[in-house]
Amino acid sequence: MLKMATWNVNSLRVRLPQVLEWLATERPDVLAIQETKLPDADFPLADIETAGYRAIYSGQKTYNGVATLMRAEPREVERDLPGLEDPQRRIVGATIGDLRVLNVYVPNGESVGSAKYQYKLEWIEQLRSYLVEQLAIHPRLIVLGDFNVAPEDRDVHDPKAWEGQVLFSGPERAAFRGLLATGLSDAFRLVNQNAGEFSWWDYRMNAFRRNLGLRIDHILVSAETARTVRTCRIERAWRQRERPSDHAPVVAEFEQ
DNA sequence: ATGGTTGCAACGCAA
Repeated sequence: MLKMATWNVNSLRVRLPQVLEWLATERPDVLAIQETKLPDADFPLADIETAGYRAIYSGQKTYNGVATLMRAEPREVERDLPGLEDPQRRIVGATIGDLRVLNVYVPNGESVGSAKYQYKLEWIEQLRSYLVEQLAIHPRLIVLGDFNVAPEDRDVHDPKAWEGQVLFSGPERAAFRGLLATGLSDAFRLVNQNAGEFSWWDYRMNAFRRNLGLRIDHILVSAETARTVRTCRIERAWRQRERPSDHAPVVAEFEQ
């Protein structure tokens, strides 16, 4: 079984001990991390390598930043979204074995109608055209990360209250469906049809304790890869820990 | 009810 995961860690500096413990416990083949919030010069490569992993990363000071940790040697590494001049570090891609793996941190969007919301929609559209190109080259494609979009009512604790709000607005959900329309499937929904399974809970208002969450972290797989998905789960327990990220890891297992 | 919490970095900004 090949095991791949995504986790928005909200500062790799703060969460490094949890990431190392998580790697030791789960032993995944690939872990995609978002919101590292540190420049490449400060990336804790030695700790990652001691844990038995290689790493590729694209970071910046204070905000954003992505890293992919893996056992195998990465090839054809890319750190930019083609066609978008963007100082924000939000994507890192690599070929790992016979899989093409894209790790993404989609913009949050702040609020509907804001400049950041517009940037979010443009970023997703740019990602969509890139996926069309990538799928033509790599039939075994996996796109995983923090998409900052809850696709459906069952991915939101209170869809009526969230209707029209950022992370769940119509245009964001339509943009997300556009990503799927390139030929990708949501790995979680291939194996789990439950409502009320979330990957992110706000730090405020005791949202986790009350399970006021959204499912916004996803593992999208091409048709050829979808056939091999065996499990996909959200590891809520890591959101319950002392000093947690506001996101839980999402893990998928594939038959080799 | 426009709140509240966390991380970064220095105080407001982003999420």
